[in-house]
Amino acid sequence: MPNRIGRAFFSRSVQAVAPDLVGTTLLVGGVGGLVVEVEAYHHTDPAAHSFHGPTPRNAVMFGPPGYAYVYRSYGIHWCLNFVCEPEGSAAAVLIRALAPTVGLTRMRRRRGVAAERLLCSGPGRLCEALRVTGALDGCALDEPPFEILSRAQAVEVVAGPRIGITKAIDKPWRYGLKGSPFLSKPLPQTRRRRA
DNA sequence: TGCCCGATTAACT
DNA sequence: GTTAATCGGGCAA
Repeated sequence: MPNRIGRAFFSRSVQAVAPDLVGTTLLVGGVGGLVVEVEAYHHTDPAAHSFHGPTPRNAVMFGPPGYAYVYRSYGIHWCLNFVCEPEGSAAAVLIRALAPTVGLTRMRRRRGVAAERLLCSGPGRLCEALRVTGALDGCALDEPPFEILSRAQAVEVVAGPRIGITKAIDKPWRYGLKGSPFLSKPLPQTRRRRA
């Protein structure tokens, strides 16, 4: 049986935590699914929000690991991150996609779409489906409404370049569940050959 | 103070 | 392939 993941899990480097998160189950208020895609960010990384130092928005990133950093993207969507490493590293893992398993009806209602593939395949979509908003910024990941369960079985993780950024695009810090149809975009190893 | 841009998505052409 | 929706931060003036 999967166990609930504790706060200590997050006090390692983002490069270690991010691939380990693939295959775990994320629930918010009892709704969610299997984590299939994440990205790692660190304050030494020009693409990270914490790169230019603390601000009111990214303050949680500079705090202790094991907490949620939620921010608004493009003024419209919410994005969910898990703060990692010892306090002050300002490192976090962006949750980019889930394979929905629990609460499908609620997710469809919140998202306004029926297709399972479109419920949680993308950072903004997953937050809408799980009802993650700025209200959860700074909340502990080992307390309600969050629930993160360890892998039920071994998984194959694939790494590739991150998505939607313009800086440090060469860093292969995106991790995904190999072959999952719920990835927001295919990873290099799973991409189909172009015609 | 004002202007530009971004870890996005969906609805266009 | 392009564009609008629209918020917070960085940077120039």
